[in-house]
Amino acid sequence: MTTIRDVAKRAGVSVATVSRALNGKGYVHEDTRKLIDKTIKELSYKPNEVARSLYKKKSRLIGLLLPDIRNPFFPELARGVEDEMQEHDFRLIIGNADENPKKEISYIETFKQNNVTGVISATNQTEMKHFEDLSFPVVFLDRTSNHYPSVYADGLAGGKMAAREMIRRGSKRICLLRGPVELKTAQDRFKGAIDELCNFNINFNVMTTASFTFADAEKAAAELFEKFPETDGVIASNDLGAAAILHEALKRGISVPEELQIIGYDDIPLSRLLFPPLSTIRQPAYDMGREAAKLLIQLLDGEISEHKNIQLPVRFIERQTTRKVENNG
Amino acid sequence: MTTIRDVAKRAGVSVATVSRALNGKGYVHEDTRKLIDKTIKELSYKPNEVARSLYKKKSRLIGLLLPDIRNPFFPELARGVEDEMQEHDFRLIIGNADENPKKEISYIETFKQNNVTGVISATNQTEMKHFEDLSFPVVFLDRTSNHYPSVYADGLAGGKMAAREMIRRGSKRICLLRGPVELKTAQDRFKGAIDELCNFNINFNVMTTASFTFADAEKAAAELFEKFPETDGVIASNDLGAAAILHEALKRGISVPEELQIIGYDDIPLSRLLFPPLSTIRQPAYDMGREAAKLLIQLLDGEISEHKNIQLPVRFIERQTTRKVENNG
DNA sequence: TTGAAAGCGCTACCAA
DNA sequence: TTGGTAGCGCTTTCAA
Repeated sequence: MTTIRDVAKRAGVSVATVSRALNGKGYVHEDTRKLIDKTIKELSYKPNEVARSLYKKKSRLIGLLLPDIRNPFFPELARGVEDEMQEHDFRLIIGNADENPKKEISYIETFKQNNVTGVISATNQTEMKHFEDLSFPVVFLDRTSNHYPSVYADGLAGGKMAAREMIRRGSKRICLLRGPVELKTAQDRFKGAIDELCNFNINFNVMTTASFTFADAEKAAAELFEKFPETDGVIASNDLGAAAILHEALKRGISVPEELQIIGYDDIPLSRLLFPPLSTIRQPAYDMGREAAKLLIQLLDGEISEHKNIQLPVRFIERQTTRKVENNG
Repeated sequence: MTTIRDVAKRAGVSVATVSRALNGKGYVHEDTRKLIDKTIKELSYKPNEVARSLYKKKSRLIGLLLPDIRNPFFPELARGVEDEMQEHDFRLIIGNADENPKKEISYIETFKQNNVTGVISATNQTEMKHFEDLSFPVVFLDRTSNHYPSVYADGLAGGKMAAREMIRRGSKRICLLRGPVELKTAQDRFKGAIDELCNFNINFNVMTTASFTFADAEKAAAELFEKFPETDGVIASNDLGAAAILHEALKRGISVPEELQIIGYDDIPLSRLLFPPLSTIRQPAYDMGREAAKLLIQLLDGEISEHKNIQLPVRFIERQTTRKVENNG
């Protein structure tokens, strides 16, 4: 292993000078700098980040906390965060909390112990107190917050949008899939849809799903058709749920979108691979990830003092689980 | 921030003693140990992993290199690794190489610089030389290797199995989706299928997909039906590809499985949500992840000296993109 | 059974 | 413009 001392010795200078050259701060004579650069190349020296981190109490590591890596929405988010961070020379420790507060807390501990420079959290289970008194900034992603900077999509508008498109396309007996009650984002879109449905005096039923996992989605889908067989439109809480509904409908010989319209939420990559391809409310997951990363970096650079919340717009992606309408207004 | 010195001072002992108590090595009087434990609790002291890592040149961090976090197969793998590692008190740095050798190398660098204890790599793009001369053990996952320990599923058998089931169910004009040529695992299953097809003297065509991404899968699907419209059976290189084929077939009004049978590969969670649910060759992704983690831990504990390769079995999951057969033999 | 002290590789202060 | 050195928090000799 090559250390800064090896470089110093070989270049015939002190470690202090090498360090200055390395970090581009403090005076270093042009010639000395060149010599040092050359030596570093020859030795293919790479500074030890652990030693740096010990001294500075900051690493080039960012913690990313995800609620469930198996839900395709989150890898998308992660990619956005990763790409932006990469450009700023930060690396990610991804913690998969698995919707389990214990795991989540243990990851926060890991982040602390490894001197991460900042954390982005997309989890929702944990009490806020675990995020207090941290020595690094935290940005919440896919989650609103009054006390912390956050990046999220406009759930209320998304819910309204889904309801409106459903109504415009003629569904009368609508069923709403309600996501986990503890999930603020899920409840926002749910409320948005209800608002709109009420405005239009449309009847609706509600099915609550316990979680956003594949298994719960399937269960809810089967139940829905038992409980509310007259349903002619489903507004799902996410695309996984919508996929399960679509699956169940086709299995029961219900034609989509003729007899039953379905609108999903998220627009995960698989949605267009379904058949018929899923109409859905698109959340810009990748962009949300990138924005969260940008926000964190601004925080680190001290460019922002207050708690900034960034709300990104959602939009309706018309595919084929909804019927066509002539007029676009 | 509480340090070991704070604990020592408060307990009225030296840092050396606290350290010994902490690590359970060397002599510490029972009473002293109790006192120290109590003090640690009172101060809720947590050792600084960075300082430890600097001295020992080893952290509690494991690097996990993934080729594409958006392909649902890999999060599944990751979960297996994560769960096993968690139980042994290791944490994961997940690097998403994005099928890009540059990124991959940069992550390997990050792993080195952060003193990871070991690395599990599920990537395939990079020349082996980047994995040589590393100061920590590397286990390959979803990839065979002669020179490194590895965990993978039996691709040859999987390919054969897919072909056999296809033949038994009466498809005569089969088209094989061939995954990326540089991917050994993809080629194994491909070869397995061809072997079997040849044994049975069945004709087949081949479509090569450039990558395992959603976009390439869609492109290949569209092309397949243009080039080989007479196809009555598709053996896909993975479930994403199979989903794209299924989608395209239904779009063209081809009935599945009556006119066209499809067999996927992987058994990712979404496969059963498709309609009709996808028949596929299941790779035990989660278990593969766990096995790789176990293998790495054994390596770290010095329990294994040689290069051990673990091959896991695959199996046919009969769902509804294949026709029923009476006899099971 | 305990403690003093060296040192892991680096940065930053201060003096030269 | 450069170098000596203290110190980041920890572990591990070695001596007491």
